[in-house]
Formats: sequence, structure tokens, C-alpha cells
Amino acid sequence: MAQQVDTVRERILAEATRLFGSHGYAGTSIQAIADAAGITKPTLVYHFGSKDGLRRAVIDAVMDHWRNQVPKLMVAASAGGPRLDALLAAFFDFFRQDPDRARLLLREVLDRPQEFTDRLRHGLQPLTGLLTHAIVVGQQQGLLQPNVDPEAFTVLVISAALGIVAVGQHTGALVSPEPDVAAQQAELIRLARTALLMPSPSPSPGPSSPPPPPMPEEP
Amino acid sequence: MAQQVDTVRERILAEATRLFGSHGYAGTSIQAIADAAGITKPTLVYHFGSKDGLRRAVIDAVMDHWRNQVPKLMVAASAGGPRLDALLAAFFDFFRQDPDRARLLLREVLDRPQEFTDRLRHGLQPLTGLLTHAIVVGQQQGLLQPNVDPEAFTVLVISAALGIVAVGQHTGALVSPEPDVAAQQAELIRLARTALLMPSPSPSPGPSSPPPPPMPEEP
DNA sequence: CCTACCGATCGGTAGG
DNA sequence: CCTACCGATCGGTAGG
Repeated sequence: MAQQVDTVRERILAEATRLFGSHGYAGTSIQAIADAAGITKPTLVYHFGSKDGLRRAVIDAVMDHWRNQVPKLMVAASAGGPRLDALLAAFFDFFRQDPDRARLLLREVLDRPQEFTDRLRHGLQPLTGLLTHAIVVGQQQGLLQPNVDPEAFTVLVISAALGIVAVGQHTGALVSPEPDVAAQQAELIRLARTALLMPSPSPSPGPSSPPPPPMPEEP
Repeated sequence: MAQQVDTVRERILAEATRLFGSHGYAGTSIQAIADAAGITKPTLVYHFGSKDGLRRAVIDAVMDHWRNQVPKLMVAASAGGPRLDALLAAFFDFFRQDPDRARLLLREVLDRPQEFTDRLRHGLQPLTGLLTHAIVVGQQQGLLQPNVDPEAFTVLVISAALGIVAVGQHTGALVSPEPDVAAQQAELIRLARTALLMPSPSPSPGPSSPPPPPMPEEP
């Protein structure tokens, strides 16, 4: 196996992810990235060809990271029957590990919507398609509410989750001097549950942890 | 009354809003704004002191616009009993008139979170405080679900609405080749309704338009 | 509200 | 992977 870290290339990518995420592409000079990575500017250009080449490499790395991790994550969260709560919570915990990646993606949508559409659609369609299909199946089985719009629901929940991770701490300041990102996360999960699952027919919920109905398995 | 439009200052503000919204602050030169407004660069600087002065003036204008319009909007949407649906739909229609303002605000949160926290909190607290308070009252009256987190719910729905307006067309591309922003809007309203209001006790919904329960009036 | 101009920084190259 | 350097553009000023 290749060694884990700290090649020059990887250091550049790490610093670029952090700086592009917090200050944006146009707001970050390659000089600043080179300084942060402890190299000179021409060295950076040597490795990535141009500033735009570095940007594309950063996005590729983020996409690869997600494409590698998300399936593992879904399997882990689905152990013992896939639960909507566990799946969403696992997603959150995963993204919250580095909000820089979330901010980076949000910025790309704002800065280059056309490229985002063309590029990330192919990369994420398999994932989102799986989710929307699972909703359709669940509806056919009578487990999920029939008036859910599968595609709109999927993009809404993913976007909201990404937004919470990227800027939830700051948007939370709109309602509280001490914003609670975890509360936003919990509330989104509650919203998603309540608006997706059929109303539980049990008139009296259990005292400790009411068992959430399972998500349908994909065929 | 002052005349409606087309002073040089207003043209600069309009073009800056559009360009900052689509390319970001760092990604927009004052030269580009001056060109779009049909003036020279020193003229722009004469009017706003500096690029940062222009940025602050643009944000002030957006905030003023919202502060002026939102109360009218709430009154209009509340005519004949405030309904959650009507209120949310009115908000959407309002913001969708110019997504540039939504993108601008989203970018400010990303670029200058500290300033956003310090500055916009005071400007929007009255509005959000009103909403959270209305939720608390509704819960006490038994009209709203007791497990709603009023603050988290408010910031979540506002953020999601803003996100849909700003980039919904592009994030929608993740699930569909022809993104439907209206469907995302409708789904968010459904999510908010379903997760906020008490489950309707009527076992058979009316055929045409089931009357939505009213939002509680503020005291 | 404009012409003319400035120092600083930008992304990138030559050459080793 | 670095030193030395380039033309272009940046935000901003002088002066009228």
C-alpha cells in the first residue's frame, strides 16, 4: 500500500481544501496556498499545472473521498435493518468531520453551477438515485407516506444537511446567541422522519426509545 | 417622495448585487461593476469610498428591502387567518423574484461568518423571534406538535428556503435532468406542515382542498 | 463625474 | 523543487 500522508501533493491538496472552503476560490491566491503548504508558488504550479487545475484536483479528491466512504457508511448504518435515523445521523457525523468539504461544495454550486450540474451529477446520481428509488419502493409497500415527492425530498434533505454542516453554526445565530448545530441536525432528522414515514398507528409510544420503522431495502 | 430609479448610485448598487451574487465579492472587480453601470472606476469609488464600502452598502440595501417587505408580506399572507402554507408560499414567491439577493446572503455567511453573526442577527432577530414565539404559543395551545424545537425548526426552514431559491435549480440536477424548483418548494412546505402541525384527527380528508389548521396569532 | 496614474499583487513562465 | 522574473489586473489616489 502507498504511504499514508505528507507527500507534497497531499499537503497542497489539504491546504487548498481548507482555504478554498473558507475564503473561496477567487479569494485564495496560490501564493497563500503555497505558503500554507511550506513550498513556493512555482512548485505548486508544477504539481497541478494551474490554479484551475488545482481546483479541479481538490474537487476530484473530495468526490473520491465521498464515493469511497458513503457506501461503507450506508452498510454500517443499515446493520440490523436500515433505519432512517441511523442513516441520516451517520451522514451527519461523517460530513461534520470536516465542514471544509461541505463549504467547498456549496461554493462550487454558487460559483460554477454549470460545471456542478455537468460534473457532480454523474458522480452523485448513483447515490441519490438509490435513495429516491428506496422511497418509491417504500411507498409501494405502504411503509412511506404516498404524498412524498421522492426526488424533491431527497435533494431537500441532502441540501439541508449540507447547509447545516457548512454554515449551521452561523445561521443558528439568527435564533440563538449560542447556536446549537446538533439541535438543527436532530430537528432535520425529525422533520425527515415525520414527513416520510407513515404515521405510527400505535396510540401509546414506548417510554424509552420508540422503535423507528425500517427503511425499505433496495432490491 | 424621491424619484424611483436610475440615479447612478442605484445603478451601481443593482449591478453590484447581481455581480456579487453570481461571482462573489472576491470574484468581482470594481472595474467590472463600473463597466456594467456605465461609469468609470473612480466614479464608483467616489460614491462608496471603497470596494468594501460598496459591499456594505449592498448588504444594507438588501436588508432594508427585506425589513420593509416582510411585514407587509406577513400581513397579506395572514389575511383571513394566518395559514402556514400561505405564509411560506408568500416568502418563496418574494425571494424567488431575485435569487441574487439569496445568493448574496449565502455568500456572506460563507465569506464573513463573524460579521454575519454580529450584523444580521440584530436585523433578523425580530422576525425569527416572532416565528419561534408563535411556535411556542401554538405548542401551549396544543395546536402544534410538542416535540418541535422552535429555534432549530425556524432556522432550518428559513435556511432551506433560502438554499432552494439560491441554488435549488442546480442542486436539483442531482436527482433530475430537468430540476423542478417549484417541487422542492412544495416539498419543503409539506415537510414543514407535517412536522409542525398536530396530526389531523379527521380520518377522511376532503376531496378538493383540506383546510390547513391556522398558525397561532402573535399576542 | 472623468483622465491619468500608482504600488501591490495576481497567475504563470524561464531556466536550472 | 527553487530563484528570478513577466505582463496583466487589482483597489485606490491625484487633480481637476
